[in-house]
Amino acid sequence: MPPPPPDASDTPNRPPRTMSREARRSQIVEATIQTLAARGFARTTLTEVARTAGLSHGLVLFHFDSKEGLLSDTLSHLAEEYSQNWKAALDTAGDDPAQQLSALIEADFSPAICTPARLAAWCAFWGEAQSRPLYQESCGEKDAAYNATLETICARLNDRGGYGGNPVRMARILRLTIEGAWLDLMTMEAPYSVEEALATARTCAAILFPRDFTAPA
Amino acid sequence: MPPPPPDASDTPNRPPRTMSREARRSQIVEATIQTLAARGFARTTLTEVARTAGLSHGLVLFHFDSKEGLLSDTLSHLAEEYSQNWKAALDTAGDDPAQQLSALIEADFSPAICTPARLAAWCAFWGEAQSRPLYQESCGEKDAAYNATLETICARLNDRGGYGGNPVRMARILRLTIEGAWLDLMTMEAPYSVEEALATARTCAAILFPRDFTAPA
Amino acid sequence: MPPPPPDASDTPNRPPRTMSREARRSQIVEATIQTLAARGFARTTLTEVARTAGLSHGLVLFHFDSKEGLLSDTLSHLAEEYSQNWKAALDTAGDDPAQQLSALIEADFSPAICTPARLAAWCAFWGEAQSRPLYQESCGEKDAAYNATLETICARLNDRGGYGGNPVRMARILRLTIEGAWLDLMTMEAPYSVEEALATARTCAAILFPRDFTAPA
Amino acid sequence: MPPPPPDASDTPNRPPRTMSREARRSQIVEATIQTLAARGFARTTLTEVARTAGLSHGLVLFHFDSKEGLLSDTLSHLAEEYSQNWKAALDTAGDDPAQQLSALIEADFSPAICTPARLAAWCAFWGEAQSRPLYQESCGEKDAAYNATLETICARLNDRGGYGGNPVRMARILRLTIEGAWLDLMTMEAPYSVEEALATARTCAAILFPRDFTAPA
DNA sequence: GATGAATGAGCCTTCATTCAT
DNA sequence: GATGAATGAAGGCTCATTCAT
Repeated sequence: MPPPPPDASDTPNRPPRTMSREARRSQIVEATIQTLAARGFARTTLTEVARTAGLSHGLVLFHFDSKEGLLSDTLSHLAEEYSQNWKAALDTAGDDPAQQLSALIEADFSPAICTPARLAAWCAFWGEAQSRPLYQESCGEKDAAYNATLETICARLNDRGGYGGNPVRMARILRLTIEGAWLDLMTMEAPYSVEEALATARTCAAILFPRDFTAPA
Repeated sequence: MPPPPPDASDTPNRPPRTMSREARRSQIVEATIQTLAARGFARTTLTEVARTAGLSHGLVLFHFDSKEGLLSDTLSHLAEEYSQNWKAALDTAGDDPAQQLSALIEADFSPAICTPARLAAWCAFWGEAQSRPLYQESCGEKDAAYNATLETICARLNDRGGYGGNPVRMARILRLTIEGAWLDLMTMEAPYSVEEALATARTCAAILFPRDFTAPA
Repeated sequence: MPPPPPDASDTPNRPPRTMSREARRSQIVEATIQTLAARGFARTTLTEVARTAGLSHGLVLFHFDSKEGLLSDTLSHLAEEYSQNWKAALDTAGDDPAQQLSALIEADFSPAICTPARLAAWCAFWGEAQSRPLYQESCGEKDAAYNATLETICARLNDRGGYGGNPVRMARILRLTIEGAWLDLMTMEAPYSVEEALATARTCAAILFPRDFTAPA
Repeated sequence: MPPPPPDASDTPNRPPRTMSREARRSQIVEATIQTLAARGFARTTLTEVARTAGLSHGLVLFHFDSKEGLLSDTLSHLAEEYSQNWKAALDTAGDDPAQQLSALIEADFSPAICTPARLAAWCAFWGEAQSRPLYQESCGEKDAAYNATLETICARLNDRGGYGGNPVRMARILRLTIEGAWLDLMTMEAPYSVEEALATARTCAAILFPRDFTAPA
């Protein structure tokens, strides 16, 4: 299930007995995400991570020194992945703020990011007070950059479209709708589809900026 | 730690040695909320709950047969409290859907509900919701009732105000904005105030139903 | 299931709220026997004894001071009951050693003594090393008296019948066959009946003293 | 308590830090037998087993997944040891039923089997047999095989020697005398010697089959 | 007498971490 | 690099015992 590590140039089917340092770490981080998703934060153990990765118990700590280090690196990995995803989407959107916002929304629900396992892993980190300083360390800066980008886009749309709202609150409502839809997908008993989540986010954009967006059917 | 001598006149600000069953249970549930808030789900232990309540850990298990039972009852308590709060607000709002929505929003940020400890406790449960049936058991039904109420209000506002949106998505955007603001208050490094959270929710209402609500300054 | 306490002169159906000291103690001892039988020594708890007796937790310790005291008294009760049973049987047997032996054997399998619950309780005490000093205290003397009686009977039968065996070993074989049959009834997966156990003991007597006893069919 | 420095030349009479899986398991099972003997079933704790083995309690559960598993394996070990002992004795006895019976009796009191610790451990398991399926699972089949062997021998002796008894009861009397003697060695205040126990069993054989056995002095 | 709340010692078990191989 | 035995701290839970009512 986990994708092959980025720089693995070995047998594609089975992890070789010795892998490059980075490849092993990626493999273990991926196993950690799977485990967080399957068992939650509280019941994620190193033994389970190792079993999921198909590795021995001791090897995980050989690469990550401590459980806290592993979780921290896993969170950083998720944050980096998320960050690269929306930045890449932004790059392809050109200079038009409407197209930029559209690209951002779509990126947040893209199949690379909006995986059940990744959603669940994010949820696990959010819920755990213990991980809050850890979260700020790994994600604070990146979250701030995302917010700033979103607020800039909203401000530019306001300027251009003559909307009168507070761009900070407009950006916040957009972000909360997107994040909240993620949470819904995790916590509801019979959650709606990713497509419906995306449609909800687009509806939110259409309500905020009616001259630039249209609510989907 | 030994109990005071039998003829000691009880200091009033110290819990008596024996309390009624329900009073003790409430006390312990409250201590559980505090502990969840302070240490998160994963590091919430019976010993810590007992210490917070100023009781022996044995007594916690005397009143709640297991840790799982304690957490389940705590979540039910939170859910019940939340439910009663918005229903009471709704009752005082009369039949006008705009006033009803206003009351619902206000209720969700009222001082009785929107406590740091309670927010954090909810967060802790959300984070584990994926891997444990606990959350759905205690909250699934109540969450559905809240959603249904919100959707009905949105539909009535649509009918009355001539708004064209999908009431399900409008209700969802409102709910996610409210819930998300709660999450922000927990996870941000320097979160905005509860007043700003409330203003954001009201802004959301104003954007959805501009003829019935005005965005706060 | 437990027989009414010996000196209870109250309502026969339900134990009254206050009973005489001895009646309460008997009731609790009987509940202890039932519990030992149902759950074994290791899992016999005061709570379970109290529940079996239909009494509150604390009352058991009010009457017996400690768990050890309760178990000790229970064992003494069993020993006394056993002792009185075979002595009474012996009294009715007259002076003939063959009839005495016959009476002893029959007494050990009589319905008053050879109850499933009582067998299981004896087994529980035998198996528990912890209870060995306790066992000696309660039963050592009585066991010795039983042995002495049995040896005397065997010696008299030898004298009278011209058997050549060692009376100590003959008595021992008889006793072990009886005791062992009890153990069989407890530990075998599909044990034989009490009648077969009795027949086995009589067969043993017939082999030891062929001129005085005949093996049953 | 910290392990000796890495370059310390290992004292030979101290168990090495790492042993083969099977060797460790055997060591722990042996410690369990000692502990059962010393403290009985109810007070046998993993901590005590570990202390007896000179190991950490965590290691016991590393090799046996639970206390129940440890006890079950210990009982199986005892049963297997016992079974192999009498079967080996039987193999060396040739085809003569008298010599076979003699070998069986002797085997049951051989120094390898009739150890104080082993007797006490058996006792502990018997005492709990009632309330746990543990015993039947581990020993039911092996006990049945022993019984069948003994009954066959008795039947062959009857055929050959013209004895008229019921071979099932004769085998039972023999077995109960042997087992009962074991119990005596455990429960009596001043028990007789193993030699006297063996003599008693032989006396029993001599009484059952007087033409093939002679009672010892 | 009787009840049941309350305590705390001690149990089994989990699990992060260390370390010899 | 990699494995897995070994350790020990800490957690949930049971239960004998105490004690206020």
